Amino acid sequence: MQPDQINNAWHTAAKCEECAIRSMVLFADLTKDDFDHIHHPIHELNFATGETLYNQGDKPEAIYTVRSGLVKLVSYLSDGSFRIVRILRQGDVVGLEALDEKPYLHHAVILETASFCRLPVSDIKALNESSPHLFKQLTARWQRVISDADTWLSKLTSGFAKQRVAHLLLYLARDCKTKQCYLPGREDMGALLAITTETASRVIAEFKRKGYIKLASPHQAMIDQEALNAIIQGDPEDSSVQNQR
Amino acid sequence: MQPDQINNAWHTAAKCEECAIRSMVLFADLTKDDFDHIHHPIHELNFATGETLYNQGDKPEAIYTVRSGLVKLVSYLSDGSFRIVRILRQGDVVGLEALDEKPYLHHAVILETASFCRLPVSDIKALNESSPHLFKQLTARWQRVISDADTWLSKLTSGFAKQRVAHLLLYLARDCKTKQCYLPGREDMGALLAITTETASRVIAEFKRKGYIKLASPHQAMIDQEALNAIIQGDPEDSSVQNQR
DNA sequence: CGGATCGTTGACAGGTATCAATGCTGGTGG
DNA sequence: CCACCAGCATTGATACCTGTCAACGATCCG
Repeated sequence: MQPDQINNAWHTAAKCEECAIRSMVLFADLTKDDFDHIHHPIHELNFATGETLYNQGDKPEAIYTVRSGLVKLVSYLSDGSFRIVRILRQGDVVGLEALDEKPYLHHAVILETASFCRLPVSDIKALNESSPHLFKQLTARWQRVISDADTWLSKLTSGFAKQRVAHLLLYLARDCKTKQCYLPGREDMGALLAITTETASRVIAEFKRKGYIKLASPHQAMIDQEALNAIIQGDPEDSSVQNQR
Repeated sequence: MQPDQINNAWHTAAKCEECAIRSMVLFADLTKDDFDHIHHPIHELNFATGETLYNQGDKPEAIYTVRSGLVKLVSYLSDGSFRIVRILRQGDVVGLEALDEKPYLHHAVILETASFCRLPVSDIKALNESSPHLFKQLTARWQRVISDADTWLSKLTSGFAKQRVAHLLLYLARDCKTKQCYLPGREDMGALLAITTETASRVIAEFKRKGYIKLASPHQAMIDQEALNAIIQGDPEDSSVQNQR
């Protein structure tokens, strides 16, 4: 993890204004005047797979926007098991709870090499006082988190294991033209869907055998959206007897 | 459902200032000046059990704060089944997505006779422009929704049916000194926990037989927190063989 | 090459869904 | 007032999905 610090606030601002994914990020519609209010340099951070952005309970001094890569938010339960409560990607904001001065609620672990912009909480707050632009974006982020959580809850935690996996793959491939998506490890998949590692493995193995998914690389899969949708609808064709719920 | 409209903005403001649960609601730390910016009257609404506050897809013109009662947010899936994604109570905000100009994402149905304050989106926005106070409260609400959703996800959707029910009852009874809580109908319980109506019924029936819960009224139960916690930990004593996960 | 990690597969038990039938309760109309 | 109905809760029998325990294969890396 090598912070790529830019030591000049003005440069930082200029950088934000030129950001390739600016339309997606928190500062999307700030004006040049707004940027003048950012007093600290914006840090750019790069992380490799498996590294940790922050841990649950850490003091929250910044929020992060995902510029690229994939991150999972992990929550440990009292019995030692863990659940993955969210997966974040380009344009998403990580650690929003920092704005509420609450310790981070999860462990944020990198799934695919990722880069972030680090936004100190103090800057966000100051900026919000001076400019109404940020509020709109923050609202949108919060909204997205919540509606994603709802989707998650309603689709990824009910039905048969096959259906959950199908939902997950389609979720991971959403608005991805190539129909290619990140394929989580089996343990993570279990933690995402509330199923066991073995069940996750069995389902993925079956999907592979039937050609519903094809590996592009160890953690990238091409998916057959139609077939997966059929699974979700409870397609009788998939060897087992009629299943629907 | 009988709107109890107050036709004078000033009165409204005075009312908010005197609100018994003001510390819990969105307008918690507005100043008198702030209230002057509210141009529309605040409606107070009362609903009986089973009534609908709004439907999924409705045009979002207001958000609501819960003054009393209990509300469920229901999401229907393509196959006709439904999931309850959240339960809201005093001090919670319903319909936050309205701030983002998105159609309501759920059906909001009253579980226990409830009263709301109706806050037009236009007012919220105007108020936020003129005063920084509201922002802090909004942040807190969003935060709470998200962290509740996480709890939900990690606790209420994994483990055995017994454990999920135990978690749910403790969740419903949280910070309730009397150890009494709302007891959902079995179908709702199923929709909350991703189990079937029959399984929910079996579990509740067993809990009643063992004295873990006692009915105070058809939809109110006294709960034995200790016993329920033991269930969650995978207590072997509960007739079945060792279960833990 | 050997070890570690991860994915796959098998056998089996047990939890839950499913289908079906029977109590229970509150409200309605005769 | 009581019979009756509709909706909800409960319970049983059975099939099957999934968790559990265990073994084996694949891959990566030192």
